[in-house]
Amino acid sequence: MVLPELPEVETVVRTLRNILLGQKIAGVNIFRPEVVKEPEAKSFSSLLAGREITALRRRGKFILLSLSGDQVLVIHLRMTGRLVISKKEEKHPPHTHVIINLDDGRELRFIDPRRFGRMWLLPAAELPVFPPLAGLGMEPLTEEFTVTRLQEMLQPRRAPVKAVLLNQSLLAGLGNIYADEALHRAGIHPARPACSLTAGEVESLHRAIGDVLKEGIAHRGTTFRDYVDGEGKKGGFQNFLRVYGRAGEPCLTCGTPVAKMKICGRTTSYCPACQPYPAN
DNA sequence: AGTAGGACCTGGTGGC
DNA sequence: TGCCACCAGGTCCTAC
Repeated sequence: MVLPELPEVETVVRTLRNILLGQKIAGVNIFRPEVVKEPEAKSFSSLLAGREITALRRRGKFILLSLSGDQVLVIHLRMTGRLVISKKEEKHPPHTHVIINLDDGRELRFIDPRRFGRMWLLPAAELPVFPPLAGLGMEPLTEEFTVTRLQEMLQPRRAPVKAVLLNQSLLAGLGNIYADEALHRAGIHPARPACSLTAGEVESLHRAIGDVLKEGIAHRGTTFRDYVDGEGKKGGFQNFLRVYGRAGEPCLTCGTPVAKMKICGRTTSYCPACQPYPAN
């Protein structure tokens, strides 16, 4: 499985872009209507039919498919959602909730065991005020994400720095894995109040966030167990994780056993030696 | 306003 | 072996 954060969603978008650009939607089958948030399932299907896919992009952890006729299909994979291209004649795997039939005989299948994932279809003109997207914060891999902007984000908040990093309305795309990895690389204890970071630490954290995300993308994301992307390939970044999922194992930097704690309800892995909590 | 915690969900895991 | 409680976590919602 995969926990789709920015690098995983980016990988899915890049993979699907080659296949989907220029394709026409022949029809839609919805097996689990609750997956389609809006409009209601029947309108969703009829509005999609006949449209051409003209662009694919990512915003935070959202996938956006631009369609002819100025419509946009927005998809969020949440925890266990997957988008897979298959031939029509291939049997549907379990938990296939929506199928978008393409005019080349293939299908774009939305598969999601836990059924947290969602999709929306809306006019492109409404995108700027569409709440889930309009509320998103900075894109960490664009030039708007500067050390200064990170500093401005952290400085007024007493919440744990990790909680701030996970807040999508401030920074869009980090999830539990990459937040833990970035904090470890920056040598910052995840429970530190965001406002307590020194200028040097903010700079390290800024660099670490960029590095882990770029490396994640370079390795096609992080894969646990049997996840594959739209082309049936696995990600490889799980082999480079330094703390996430490694509680009790030695820190790869110093050998100290990786520790585990809960922060804002999330399991958090960190190295007590590399990421000390400074006494004050 | 900012923060905390529960709800949503199911597959995998570990304990007995 | 079989059963079951528990855990995983992104986002929304409610409560303080």
